[in-house]
Amino acid sequence: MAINNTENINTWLSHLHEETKFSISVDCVIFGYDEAALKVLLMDCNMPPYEGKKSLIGDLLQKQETTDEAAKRILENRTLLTDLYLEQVNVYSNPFRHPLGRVITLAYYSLINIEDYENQIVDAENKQLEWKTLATIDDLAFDHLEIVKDAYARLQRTVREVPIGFSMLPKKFSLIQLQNFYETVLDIELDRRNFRRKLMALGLLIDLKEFQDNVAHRPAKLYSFDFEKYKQKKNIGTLNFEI
Amino acid sequence: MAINNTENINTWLSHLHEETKFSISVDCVIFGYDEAALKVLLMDCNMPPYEGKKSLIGDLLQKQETTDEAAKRILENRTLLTDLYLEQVNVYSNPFRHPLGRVITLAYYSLINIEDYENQIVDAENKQLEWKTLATIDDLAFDHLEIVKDAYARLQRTVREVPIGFSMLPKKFSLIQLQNFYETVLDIELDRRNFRRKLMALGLLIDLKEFQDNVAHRPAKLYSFDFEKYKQKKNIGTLNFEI
DNA sequence: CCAAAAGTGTTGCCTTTACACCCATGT
DNA sequence: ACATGGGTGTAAAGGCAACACTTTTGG
Repeated sequence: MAINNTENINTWLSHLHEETKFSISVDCVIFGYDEAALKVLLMDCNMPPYEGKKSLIGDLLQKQETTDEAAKRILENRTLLTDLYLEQVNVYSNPFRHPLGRVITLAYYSLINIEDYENQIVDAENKQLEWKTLATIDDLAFDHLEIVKDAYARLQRTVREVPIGFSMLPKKFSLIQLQNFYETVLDIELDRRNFRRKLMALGLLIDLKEFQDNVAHRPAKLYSFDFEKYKQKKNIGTLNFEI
Repeated sequence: MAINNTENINTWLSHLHEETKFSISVDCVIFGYDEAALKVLLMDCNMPPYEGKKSLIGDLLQKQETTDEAAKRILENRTLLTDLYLEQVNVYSNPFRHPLGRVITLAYYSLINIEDYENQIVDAENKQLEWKTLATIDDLAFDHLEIVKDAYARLQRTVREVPIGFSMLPKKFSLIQLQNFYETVLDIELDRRNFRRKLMALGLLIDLKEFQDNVAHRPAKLYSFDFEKYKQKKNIGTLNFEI
């Protein structure tokens, strides 16, 4: 057996062949959280053989854009929100994954605040889109169920190490809301006192000196996350954000 | 501003356009470890304007293969080794990243045992390939330096959580070799006694009752990693592999 | 017997866990 | 006054970090 030293994309190839060009799509797993559950924004698929199923929100990569730009474009078109958190998940390249022919997809996941979304979206024609509770998603068009599972696994890993969860929470939140959020996303139970101690010890929550209003119980203190301080600490290397 | 409900890859699109097809390459960051340093297998690039620089090992995605298959093919062609550890890193899609035109690349990283590689490769024509110590890599063709950095970051994260490091070590190793490996890859110092205690407590090392030979000091005990037991423990959920 | 690297235990500290009662508000 | 959920402290256990001397081999 010999080493293959024939033409190669990184060394000698003189031109690109049309036969080895592929359609590329970018699919976004858009996560939202609404006090009760972790949800994913899905749309109706009417492409045979997947009529009636839900699919992720995606589009073909266009000629002069990067995949990050494509993901941003898709998100902005569909949610009317900008500056969303965005992270690559994986490439899915089974040759038969798409009925129209070979379409290789790159999945991203994104986190949005459902409230912001609802505010933006209320007037727009948007019947196609629906928030579906992650736990109830068991069938999607294409290979999108696999993509959602992979994206969720990535989210679970990342949310413990990086304060991305705050993108899904209201700007002002109580510690109990925050705890519920982590319990839901990580699918674990947390001790209230221990959770509070840990979060306060991080020193990254701003005490807003505000309280809940019109609740039939002792109103909770509201906090916001100190992104500035987080950046500073991260740069100095003093930080261990770890839920 | 309205929601864009025009044709979409996941819902209504009727056919794929030639103008939005792209060449896709798969580039492999092949890591090896040889008792002294973490290295990457690189090849010479002679494509203008990168003549004289080193590049990753990659190739164009072919018509009927998945990206995983492409990565395997590339690795097997170049290293003559099969069953290598392989993990996706990221997609790089800057429209101007490749001088031949638009080539979108998907990077993988792979871990190989340099000894096995040397054994396979010794007779073959292989002047193009070279192991380069990671720490000395500061300039590569294309955007390959960025790719190597991203791959290394992924490796550092994964090697602490999953026992992938053993792919880079000899089948029989001493605890000190193992410690040196982690110190090198993670770029940290570890206490010898604490490291040993931790590893032994995992219960995943097989004591081979063998010793180093012909060393001018007390010979070290040799171990191998118990992959079977690891799988079992992982399936039962009893495991916390965490260096 | 010397050099060189392997091997081994103990202690203090910090982090994590477990756990139960009082507080503020609306009705 | 009661129902509801918010807020608080302490003790025990376990994990982690720091640290120095003895052992085995070849030369």
